[in-house]
Amino acid sequence: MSRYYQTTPIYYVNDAPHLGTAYTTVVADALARWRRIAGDDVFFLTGTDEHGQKIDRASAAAGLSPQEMADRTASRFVRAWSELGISNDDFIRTTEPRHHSAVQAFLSAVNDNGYIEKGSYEGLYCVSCEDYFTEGEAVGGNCPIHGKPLEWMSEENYFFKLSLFEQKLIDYYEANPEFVRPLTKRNEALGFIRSGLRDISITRKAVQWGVPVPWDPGHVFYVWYDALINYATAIGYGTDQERFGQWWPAVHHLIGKDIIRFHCVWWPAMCMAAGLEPPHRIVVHGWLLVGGEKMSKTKLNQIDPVELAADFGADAVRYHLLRDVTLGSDGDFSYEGMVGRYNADLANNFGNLASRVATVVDRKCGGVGPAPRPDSKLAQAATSLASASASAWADFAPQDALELAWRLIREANAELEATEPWKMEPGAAVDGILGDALEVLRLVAILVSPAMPTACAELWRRIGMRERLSDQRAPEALEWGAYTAGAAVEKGSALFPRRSS
RNA sequence: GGCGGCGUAGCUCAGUUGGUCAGAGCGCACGGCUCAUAAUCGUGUGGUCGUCGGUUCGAGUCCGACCGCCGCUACCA
Repeated sequence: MSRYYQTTPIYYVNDAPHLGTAYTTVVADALARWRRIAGDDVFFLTGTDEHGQKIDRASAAAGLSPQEMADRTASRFVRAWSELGISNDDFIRTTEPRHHSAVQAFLSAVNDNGYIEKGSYEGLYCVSCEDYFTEGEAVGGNCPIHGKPLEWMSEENYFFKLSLFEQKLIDYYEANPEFVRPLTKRNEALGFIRSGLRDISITRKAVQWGVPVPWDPGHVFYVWYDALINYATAIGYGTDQERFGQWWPAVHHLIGKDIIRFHCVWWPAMCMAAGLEPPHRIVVHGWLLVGGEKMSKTKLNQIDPVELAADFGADAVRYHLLRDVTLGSDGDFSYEGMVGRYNADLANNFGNLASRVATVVDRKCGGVGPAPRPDSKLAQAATSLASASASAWADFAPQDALELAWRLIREANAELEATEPWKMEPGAAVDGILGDALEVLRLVAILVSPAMPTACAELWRRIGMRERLSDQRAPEALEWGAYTAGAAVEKGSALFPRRSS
């Protein structure tokens, strides 16, 4: 059994979850769910990033302590993921004691290895913002927020000697072509590394809301350095090295394209500096756009995933995100697209197939599911499509995995049209046809369950499967013929009621 | 400016190393069916594969130029 450790970024608690963060989390969840089916020992982590100046200020403005503010927002994430059926094994928060311990242990190791040195950070500083800006951000030498002149300031802090890892990173990338996916993002990260790496400051003195530097308590770690280490914390870094060793480096990070540098450059270098293997794989996804634009508070185009799930059902939202966004590319969300996909794929194809099969089984087979035929016309297509779908899941291509499952659904619908069992007298011929159709539903339920766990479990129950869907293991469970005949088939209400709008 | 990517049917997109590669789904049109959630099945519509050259027996598929769009070019998470 191999181990598979799936992570999402930890979400910053300055904002409630929106459809963009939900997209990331749903994709990670589906990937993790597939790996469980594939028989891997899976650990799936998500959580929240709670330190830093922004939280410090926002909480003060709201009349709360930073911790109160973090508690409040973190609970919204927990609830949202619950509503969306996210199967995370742990939820890490960077303000937890275990994380403070891990950060201090991790960076002490980096320090002991000689990769941290004291220096001074210099840059353009806005007194009103109490923050630094790059020259690119400055507008005519003025603060882009306040419009006031920026001052050249310097601050004593600690630097991570990132520059020493330039060649090591290049070597690692070249030795592991699949390290970052898709390829274009890998090239982007590698190009950045090749252009030359500078040391980076990793502590802040002006900010107090963070993890103190163990050897110099007047400083706290810069929030990004603290945040990345969550991936190590959750599997026992610094507290349970044996457990850590079981899961590291079998980690698969799913991230958005906006945080490539932190994950694809800083983080592997940090791991090397701490004496660890770099992460096994980083999968980069694009942005979920609305009307072609990025979701943002100011554009008022943010979509609440909890509301959307309340409207369409969590499974349908998950399906749409996984099916209509090519992992790695930007996707565009629209209400019309959501409805269109729902009706076409879920109500008309999938749900209706389940419905018509159940009805004919009821009329022609006394409501008892018959056995599929080993030599069914559908067997060959089912075997190859199921196999291809499984491969797509394993290859981080949910959109392909689902498309292939739907091809199987279409095959089954077409076969029913061709044979018209509803016109036949009860008997072996009808039994065979419907046994085949039920077998297709069984296979589809497995293949689609990472995307729609609740609906697939319900279908699984309705067709009379006795074992639990969650206990199915690919590839054995995807072999043709495992439908357990003789059980009552239940029609039930529509799995996905068709929508008019 | 530098590096990288993209531009294929109305829409969303597939198209390994050049030779059934001109495709899928949706949409639309026509026909069949009526078991099913007015669902389904079949047939068809539809593209000079961004433009112009080049290499080749043969190019969405390689090379060059050009047009249009986009990403990255570091310490905001």
